[in-house]
Amino acid sequence: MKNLRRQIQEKNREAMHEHGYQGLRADLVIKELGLTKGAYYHYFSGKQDLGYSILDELIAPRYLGHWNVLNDYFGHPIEGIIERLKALRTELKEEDFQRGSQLNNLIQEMAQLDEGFQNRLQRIVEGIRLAIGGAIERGQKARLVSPDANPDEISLFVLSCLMGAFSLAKAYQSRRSFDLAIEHLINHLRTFKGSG
Amino acid sequence: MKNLRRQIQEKNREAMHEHGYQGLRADLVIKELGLTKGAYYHYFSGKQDLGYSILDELIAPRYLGHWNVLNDYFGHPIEGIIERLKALRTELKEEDFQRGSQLNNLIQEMAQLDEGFQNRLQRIVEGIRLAIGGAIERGQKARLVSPDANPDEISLFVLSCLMGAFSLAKAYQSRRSFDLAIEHLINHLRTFKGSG
DNA sequence: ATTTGGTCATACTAACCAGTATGCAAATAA
DNA sequence: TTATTTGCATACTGGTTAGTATGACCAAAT
Repeated sequence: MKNLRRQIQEKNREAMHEHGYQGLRADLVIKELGLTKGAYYHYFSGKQDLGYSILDELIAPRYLGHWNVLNDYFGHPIEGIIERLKALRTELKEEDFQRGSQLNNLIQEMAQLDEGFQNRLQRIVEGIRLAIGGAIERGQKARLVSPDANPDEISLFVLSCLMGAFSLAKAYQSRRSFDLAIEHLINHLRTFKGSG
Repeated sequence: MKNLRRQIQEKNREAMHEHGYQGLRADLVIKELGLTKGAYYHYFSGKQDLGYSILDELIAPRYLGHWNVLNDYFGHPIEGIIERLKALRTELKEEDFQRGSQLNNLIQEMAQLDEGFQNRLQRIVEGIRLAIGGAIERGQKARLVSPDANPDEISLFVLSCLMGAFSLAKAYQSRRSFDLAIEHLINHLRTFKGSG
């Protein structure tokens, strides 16, 4: 089979989602692919290199891809954000909530332990905030969003609620609390509609 | 020195806050206390037992203690919740935000990996929600809080924002984003004041 | 045809780490 | 006093883990 490097990354990303980075046993994952350490150390210089590459090539594009959809959204920017939140609810299955947000998980586990992780995680967070904040700013220019709403503050708050909702869903091992928290957030977001 | 058991728990709690449960090296922590494995395995049957006891005897009381203050609060219940949020900002130092909320950290790391952890973490979360939800309910009975506010939903939302704020502060390795998110949450909470 | 470089497998190592077995001095009980 | 339990220390074990050293196969280049 081709693209072995990518296969190794994918399988290890899944294992990282399950056990965390520190709990990841890369050589064990390799075996599940029918490979040996030769392949692993051929494509990656070590566990850290593998971890960084998974963040750069798999996780960051996935998160940024989801939120950069806002840049091509033509409806009301607030509704665009709401639509992205709702998309999460339809795309994610029960088990996804039990495992939590991979971004959130890695932040909790690695941000203070490894600078390379912290830089990458912060960059993803800022990318998402830029997408959300940008939508709000465009909404203000089009007089669709209250002018005294602070795009930076709201993007921070939205992401904050979202991550917390993932945390709680994981604590309960159930998506129910996620749905409720997001519902509340959506109602809150609609209060920013109108030109004030 | 006396109370060796508690000392072992305290030092391991700190290490767990720094490296996570999986990253915790209990025997190494013991050495830093000038002890050996004899003491460790005398007081605890193993790493899991130690972890559970830290949750039960140190972490849960700390979190529940903070929020159960609401039960003895005599002012406006919403302001009571806000006061508890502000107390976090004054009590916690920059390094606390860099390490994140220990509750949040453990949820992300352990909730889906160990049922004992999950049960304990969920119980803490529910305890906090009970304290917040109870305050709101009392506020409604005293006609100080809008009657169509759902105590269960709001307690969920508050905790959600709070945990997310910790996550983001950890991602940025800075308390600034925490302060901003909590500020926004406080403003949102005040909208529930009044009997509607 | 020979060399070279890319792609892996096999086998080994050194460190680590949770846990156990044993011992022993001091406190407590009989 | 003697016996027993408590509170640790010391030394060992077995399994795991990240990483290395080496070599074989194959395709492309020379």
